[in-house]
Amino acid sequence: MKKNIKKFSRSPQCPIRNVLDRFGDKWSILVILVLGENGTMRFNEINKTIGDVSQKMLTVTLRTLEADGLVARQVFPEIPPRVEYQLTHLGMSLMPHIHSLTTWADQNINEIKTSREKFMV
Amino acid sequence: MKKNIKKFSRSPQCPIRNVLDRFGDKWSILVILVLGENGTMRFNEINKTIGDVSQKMLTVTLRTLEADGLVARQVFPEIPPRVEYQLTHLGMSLMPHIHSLTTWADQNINEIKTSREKFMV
DNA sequence: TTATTAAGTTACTTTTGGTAAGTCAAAGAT
DNA sequence: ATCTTTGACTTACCAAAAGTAACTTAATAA
Repeated sequence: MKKNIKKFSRSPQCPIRNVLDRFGDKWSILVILVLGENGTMRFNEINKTIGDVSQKMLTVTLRTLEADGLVARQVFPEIPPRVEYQLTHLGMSLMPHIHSLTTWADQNINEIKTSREKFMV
Repeated sequence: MKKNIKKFSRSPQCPIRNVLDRFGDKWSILVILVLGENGTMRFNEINKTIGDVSQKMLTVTLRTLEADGLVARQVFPEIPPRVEYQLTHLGMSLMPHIHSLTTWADQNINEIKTSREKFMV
């Protein structure tokens, strides 16, 4: 009796890989979370809120999220420049699921930390 | 009137960053998903199921998940060796939340793809 | 005239991940 | 009796992703 294994190979046909590959970077989920919690924000505001993201990677991450239709970018023709970011409808629809992840994180971080310490020995 | 911005700086005190930082690598979420869907699996079985993960990174990812207490590793003293992996109770408790993400992915991949194409122009 | 400001970009360095070959010990093939 | 195969890794080396710090731009303030 052979196991019927569900595959998750990278391919244009696998929606899960399509999305996980995109979020499997260092900053995407966090940027969505920050915009979801705080609403409309300017570039430097996001930067300070996260604290340890580089300007370069914040730019790249926001552009990618914009391309995916998760984040809207509005440029005001002023000097010094002003650029505002916010979640689109699609981006907001992702929030509950990210929230569900962070709630789990809150509840289970202690068990994870304990496990990490034990493992080190 | 000043906005009251929720911060998500990296620090031992922020459980969300603690967990997101760990999953912000290329393979962790996918490996959990694969084990969650298929139950107990051997190393090469996981490797084939994903398809494009390198042996090296699968080893590293599994060790990290083991250290976090999300995955259990059982070695059978045979030759050639046999090593079985499965989610722990903690790992399984994460599954519904990952599932919630992948369901969203399934439902919204078309809108994302459309958006990506438009952005390229 | 010079400094400041916000949102970037660029050149360069470091970290993370991929590739391909090597290891180990027993069982099966030649 | 030696040679190959097997599964789960390591290791040395190479490529890709992310970090760092300096530079850009144009209006306003000092």
